Amino acid sequence: MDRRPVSIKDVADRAGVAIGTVSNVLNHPARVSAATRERVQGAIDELNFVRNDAARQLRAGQSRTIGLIVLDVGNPFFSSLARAAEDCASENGSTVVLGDSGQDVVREARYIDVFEQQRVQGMLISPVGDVGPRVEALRKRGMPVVLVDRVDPQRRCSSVSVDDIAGGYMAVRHLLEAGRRRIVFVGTKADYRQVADRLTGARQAVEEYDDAVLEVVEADAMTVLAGRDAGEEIARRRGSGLPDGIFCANDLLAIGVMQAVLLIRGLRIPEDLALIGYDDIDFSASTVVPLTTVRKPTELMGRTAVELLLEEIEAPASRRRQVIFDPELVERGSTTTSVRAGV
Amino acid sequence: MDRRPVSIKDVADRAGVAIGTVSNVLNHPARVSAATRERVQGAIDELNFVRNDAARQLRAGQSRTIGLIVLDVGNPFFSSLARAAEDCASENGSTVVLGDSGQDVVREARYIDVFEQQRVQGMLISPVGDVGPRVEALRKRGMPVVLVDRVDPQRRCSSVSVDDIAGGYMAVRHLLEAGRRRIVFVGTKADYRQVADRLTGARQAVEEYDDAVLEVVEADAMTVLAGRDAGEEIARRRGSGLPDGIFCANDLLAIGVMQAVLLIRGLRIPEDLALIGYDDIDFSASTVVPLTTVRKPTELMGRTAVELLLEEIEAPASRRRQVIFDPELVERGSTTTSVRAGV
DNA sequence: GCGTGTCTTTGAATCGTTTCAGTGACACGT
DNA sequence: ACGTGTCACTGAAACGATTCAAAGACACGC
Repeated sequence: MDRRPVSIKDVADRAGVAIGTVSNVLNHPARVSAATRERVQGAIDELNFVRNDAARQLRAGQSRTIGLIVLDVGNPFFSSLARAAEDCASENGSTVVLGDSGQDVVREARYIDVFEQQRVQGMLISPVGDVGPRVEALRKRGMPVVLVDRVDPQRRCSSVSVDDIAGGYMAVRHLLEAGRRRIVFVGTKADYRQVADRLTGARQAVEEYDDAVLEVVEADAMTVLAGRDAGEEIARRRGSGLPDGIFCANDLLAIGVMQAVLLIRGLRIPEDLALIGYDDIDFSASTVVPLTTVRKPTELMGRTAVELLLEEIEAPASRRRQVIFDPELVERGSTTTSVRAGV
Repeated sequence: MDRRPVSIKDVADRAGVAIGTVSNVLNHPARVSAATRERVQGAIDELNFVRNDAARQLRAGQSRTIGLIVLDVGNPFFSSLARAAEDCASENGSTVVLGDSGQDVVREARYIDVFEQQRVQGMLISPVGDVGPRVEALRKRGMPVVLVDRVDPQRRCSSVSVDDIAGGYMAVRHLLEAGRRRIVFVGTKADYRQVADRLTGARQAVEEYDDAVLEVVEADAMTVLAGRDAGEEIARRRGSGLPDGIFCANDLLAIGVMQAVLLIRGLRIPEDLALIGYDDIDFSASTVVPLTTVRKPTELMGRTAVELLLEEIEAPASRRRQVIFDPELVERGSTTTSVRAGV
């Protein structure tokens, strides 16, 4: 019904005080006497006053908002990272607004522009492709930026990321400790750095055991279907050609491999063949044999990203930090018969 | 390096014009001569001027931003709806900012407050629990609101939603047309309206066939595990107790049923047993036998929601509209041997 | 009665933009 | 030469909040 929104002046008139007093009630209640405070609060309630953030921000010169740009909100990694970031920000009196670039440089650029015009306190960006020029331009204008899931090669801004070499090492080490020696790594041609890192880690683990061998089976894509193709080929093997442990570069591949191995040849998992994936997607706990996998510490990454950003906002001259987390092993039934807890 | 951000005044000084002229270059380029326009543009580029959205908004009284609050960004339904909404909004010169309530009333309230303080043009809300009071308060202050995936019982605001009764009908009708007559519906006790609606639709379809029967099997939850339990019970049946078609209230249940049916008894899908789910989650195309399912027209819903909102923004007095979409059937291998296209 | 200090309240300046009435400049027709 | 119109540009008001110096009220001690 109200045609134009209620301003602080309307509240002041209603309560019979100066606008400065209303502002004090909102921002420094202690400075105002109890009687006045109540009267002003009453006027605010009666009029349904909602503070105009644009005006506040204009005057204050800074907002209480953090921009977060992710590659894909549909990806559980990013959605739970976003949630953790929101929690951490709200504990610090800020709000996170989310932009989904959908791996599209144009959309990414649009969100960066919008956030900059909105004068967000800072941005958390999981960048598409080349980070360099765009982020540098932002930094030149004094906008704090923290990279997520990617490191700035030039160390110009702080970042949080995961050590995939360590992850690959953990996965294969786990297979080896379970007594497996004929290990297969299933992954795409190492076009992604992440796949390459996981393989590197796998190699390091195998080298620690004299009697262990690692074979690489190439998949066409990082999908269930590609995993099933790879799995079928492997499942058909006889004798010593058949591995006793498989490490897949992600969970989708592992699920495909599991489907093939169980159905084509009726092998038992983990007795005949131990299987481990990577990422811990939602579905991995619900496969026929629950999938052991390696998980990024998502919540921790989200919180840390916000903390690094707030640090930089408060002390713009402080040194940039590259925080690299180790992933964690999630043991389920596909590698061990006795699992601690099935989720 | 720059300590305080560049303002329109700095640009004006640099270009040797009045600030009004700079504003015209930005907002009404046609009013400015080509020579001046270039000079101003040059100054903008040299100084890296970025427009202050707070000041613009304060003066203009309205932003170019739409707030979208979803129950769970991790849910593919919402993430693709969000993407469609963003696309539609950007075609109309607006930007969508996303808030994730995580099914939490407190977080939902916080986002509503933040968005209202930011004076967004309007909000799209997929509400947690009771819509009434909160939305009514918003509307009283003149804030346009469109509900997503839920109808306002009092028809106070526009909404986009899906007809789950029609969806349930389509699913079972599809089974019946494939010659199945002993149908089982797997779902939770009808606490969710959505589950109840799907069952209602299923009943309607069965009633059209004299020789068809519908049995309801209750699951403990809408999860893969609960589906597996239900599936095991069903798979152990002999003779006429064994259905030839199963409709699950969502895809997770269907996946669990599939796991049980294939492994426990080694039944063939779809020959012995046709199976259909609901939602078309990502994984449904990658199950051992690709899952036939029912999908909400997500993109259409996102675009329509934005259109309804823009309509209301432009004509606040216009009539509210409840748009209800029919879902669509996605045929895959779990119901028919010859599938058009396997995704 | 007067200076001092504390507590509350006031009112004006300010942030960076948009908008709009007004000022020149210049061309054109009469 | 003069009115009329068009076009490009100017300068100040306005948006709604925060902030801060200053004023007012009051009590207290001397």
